Amino acid sequence: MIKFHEQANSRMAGDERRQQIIRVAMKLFSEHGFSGTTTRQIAVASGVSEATVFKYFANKEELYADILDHKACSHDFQDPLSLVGEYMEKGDDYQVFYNMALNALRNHEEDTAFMRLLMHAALEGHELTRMFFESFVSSIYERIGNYIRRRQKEGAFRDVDPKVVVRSFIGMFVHHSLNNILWDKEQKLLKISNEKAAESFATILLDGIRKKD
Amino acid sequence: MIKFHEQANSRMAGDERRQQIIRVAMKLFSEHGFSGTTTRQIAVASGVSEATVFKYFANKEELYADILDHKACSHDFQDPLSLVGEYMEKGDDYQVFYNMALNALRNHEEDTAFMRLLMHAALEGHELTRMFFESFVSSIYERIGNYIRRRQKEGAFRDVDPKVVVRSFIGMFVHHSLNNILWDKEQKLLKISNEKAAESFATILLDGIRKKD
DNA sequence: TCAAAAAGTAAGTAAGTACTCACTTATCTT
DNA sequence: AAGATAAGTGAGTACTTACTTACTTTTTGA
Repeated sequence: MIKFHEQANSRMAGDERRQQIIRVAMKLFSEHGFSGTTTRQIAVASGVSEATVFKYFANKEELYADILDHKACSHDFQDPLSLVGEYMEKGDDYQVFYNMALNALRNHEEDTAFMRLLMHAALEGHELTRMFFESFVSSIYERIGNYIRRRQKEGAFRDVDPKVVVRSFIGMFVHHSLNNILWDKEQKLLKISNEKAAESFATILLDGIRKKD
Repeated sequence: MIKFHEQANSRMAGDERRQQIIRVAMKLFSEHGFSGTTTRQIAVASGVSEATVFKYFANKEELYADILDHKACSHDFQDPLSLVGEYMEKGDDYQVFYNMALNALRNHEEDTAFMRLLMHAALEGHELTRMFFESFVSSIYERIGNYIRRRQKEGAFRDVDPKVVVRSFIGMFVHHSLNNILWDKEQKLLKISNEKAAESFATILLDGIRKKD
């Protein structure tokens, strides 16, 4: 096991220390899960005593919840549709789906710790799962679903349940990320750039739902 | 927390008891992970003392490994391509992909405990992940990959990297299962039968990779 | 400058933890 | 019926866990 010290052993302002403990704990929880991480490990890795950890957080559960809240509410994890609005207006299907996938893949790659945290939380049945889902995922289903519905009315896409289309597409890139993060870290099965992956996924999906002439 | 007793408190044959403990522990590990499950819980749920658990398994780690081995090597978890061979020979693309997805979706639904165990093992970095991947997943990539390559040569599919196609398709149904098991158990976002899901996924994928005339 | 507020901790506690040992009880064989 | 064998356990051990208390050290602001 690798010990992980952030420097700055000197006295810190309360807020700073709090944030530092959160950062450290986040890393440890994402690696070992809730019950797999001890308050002792968190203290040591933060360079303080356990007593100090409990000065800032009433108990382990609260620390965990604070991390999840902090993460779920922060804008670290970007809305994958933020860069896609203009393409949706124009009806540029490829750019919509390509950028959605690329954006997501990049986020996942950058923030694997959060991905792992989400998985741990889901397995442990933590409330964050619901929060994250309701505030984040369902909004994507809605907005992309609406886009697909519109394009169907315009005669561009054939008549499939938009929700199934969204699930199919999200499945492609989320599963790809999970492969890279969890199951096939060395990418033995498939090594491919995010750009190429996004391109392939978008192309397959679009050809899969477009009307033929 | 729900207590879970298998009946039969009476004395059992050694093999039987061993199997029973494995079953019980499997359920608990799949729910709470390795470090989230105590040997005490396993003993109580099995209706024996902790000492008995340790009579059958040298330590907790060995019990865990035995479960994983047992599961990974058993044929509980069916090869999703077993029912698909004849369709591959005939070149019936739809039946190949439809049955592959349907078979997988049914397995996942029946054996959510194993799915959860796999996720826990992956997050914990357990060796099972590699075993399962190398013996199970990579064989699917190979066989389906070969099928796609053949159909490309026959001029039926356009020229995409077969591995990317496999990843896209597996992504669709694995992600769908993970949604149902982990993130959206009440299926608020998308409630759909396995048959309908398999049909949609297969159709989208195939139209996505078929050559247009 | 100096007291009050804030940061930090050594040294605990009580309840768990994985795991062991010496022992009892049931079943099987002859 | 009786000894051998196998199933099972009560009561521990040594250690870890989350969390507390009473205390010290540093910083701050009037």
